[in-house]
Amino acid sequence: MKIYNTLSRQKEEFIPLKEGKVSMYVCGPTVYNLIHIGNARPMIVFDTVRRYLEYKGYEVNYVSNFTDVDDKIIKKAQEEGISPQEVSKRYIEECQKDMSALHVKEATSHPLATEEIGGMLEMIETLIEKGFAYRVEDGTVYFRTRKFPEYGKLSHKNLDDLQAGHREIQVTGEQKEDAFDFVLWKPKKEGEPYWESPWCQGRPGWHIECSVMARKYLGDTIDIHAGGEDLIFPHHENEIAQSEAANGKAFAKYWMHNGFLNIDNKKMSKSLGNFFTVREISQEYDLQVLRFFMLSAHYRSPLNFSRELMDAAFSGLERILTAADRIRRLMEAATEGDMTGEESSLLEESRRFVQKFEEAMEDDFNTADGVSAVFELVKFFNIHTSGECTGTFLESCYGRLKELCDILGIVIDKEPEVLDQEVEALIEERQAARKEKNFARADEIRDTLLQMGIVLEDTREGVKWKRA
RNA sequence: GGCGACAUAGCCAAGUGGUAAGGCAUGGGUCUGCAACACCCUGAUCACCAGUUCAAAUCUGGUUGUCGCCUCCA
Repeated sequence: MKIYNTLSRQKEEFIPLKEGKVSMYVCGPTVYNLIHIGNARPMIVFDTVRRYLEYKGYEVNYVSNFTDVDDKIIKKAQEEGISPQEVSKRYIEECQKDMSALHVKEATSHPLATEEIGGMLEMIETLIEKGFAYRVEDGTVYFRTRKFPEYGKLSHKNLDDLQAGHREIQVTGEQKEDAFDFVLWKPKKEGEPYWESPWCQGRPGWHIECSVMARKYLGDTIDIHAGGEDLIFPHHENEIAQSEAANGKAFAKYWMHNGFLNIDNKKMSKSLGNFFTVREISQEYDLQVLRFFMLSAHYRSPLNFSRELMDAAFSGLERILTAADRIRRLMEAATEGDMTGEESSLLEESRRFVQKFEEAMEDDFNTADGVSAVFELVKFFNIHTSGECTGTFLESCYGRLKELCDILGIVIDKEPEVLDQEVEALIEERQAARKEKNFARADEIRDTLLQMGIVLEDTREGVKWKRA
């Protein structure tokens, strides 16, 4: 299995630190609002990575945090006249609802920054002792960036270039020793939440939380650290500096970063007014469509979002779900007994699509190719399954399709739904009308049902219905 | 200014040396009372120029264009 490592800028063979186990840390959202569809991309992408690793038999320890102390949260709290904790609690709950609708598996641990302050104080203390950090007069503690010689190894920048190139970078932090030093701990302002520390009453800087949580839940060195590509610099660069300076060990073996989600080929931002929350999208589409849409491109490519593309994704997903539904119905009416020789060779033949799927995923999680393998499998089953097939064969087909869809986080099972008696009666009446070739009445009933949100389809195997 | 990515059919998107997967949409057909589903058929020489090679979308150089990071940000 190959993974593109941002650190080396190339695909590397994946070798876990401990055989059969994978430790993975994915930077989670700051919970000051509903998550937007850009937030959803890393969640979906890395959840899929996790699912594939689990499919391959790895035991995955998946940690993803919630940043629940931050300027934006404090601002929101002040606007609403409530406490920051109320803000973060509310949006963590809302975020979890969205994630669940996106079929993102729950993390093994999803720590909160505010519950890890002790660990942060400890790490900052260590950094100060080792000379990697210093306190200035107002109580702020900074990381001494130039003391860490490898600074820039992830983002492939060097400090002198940065300094020469960027004109505004030096504006902040008058008390810093160097423009690139970043905050580990900062003093509270009036009315802000704070914690006691040896340096001042205050709160942690943004970067330190991830270093601390990753170490606590996964150890000094982890297999995979992931997040959006915008986090490469400075966030992940700073994490590396903190963790490696404090622990004296490599922080993460593989760094994975997803590309951005754009709207009309432009970065999504509030100022451009092209900003969508996941919740908004959920009012128009099953969020599984959003997931499927995102997996139709490679995770490192930028991905454009639009209504047209969502509609296309919807149609494509329908094709898969329709095929699954069909096999399920065939299963209900199928004959008992062992599968025939012909069936078992068909099943054998279908393995090549599973193989194509796996090869795609092994190559840096090429879900776009993986999805195409699923489509090919769907076509194969559409052609080769019928009412003549044995139940054993159909079940195997269904299982094969389900297994691949599960890796993508696409749910093809449908909970059996019972129609109310009125609808049931109408369907029967329509069937009777059709038998008598009273098609006017049959169509009338179909229209009536459509208005009730029930779509009918007459298939070779009988009448099928689904919710509109 | 520094660093980086990308450019494949109407749209989305794989493919990194051997003559272009898959999906959506379009058009034609089979099936069907009709519709829907499904199936069959239908389309690109890969931004442009030059080069390397028996052979390039795939390597090299250049041109043009788009985008991202360098500032809170998935």
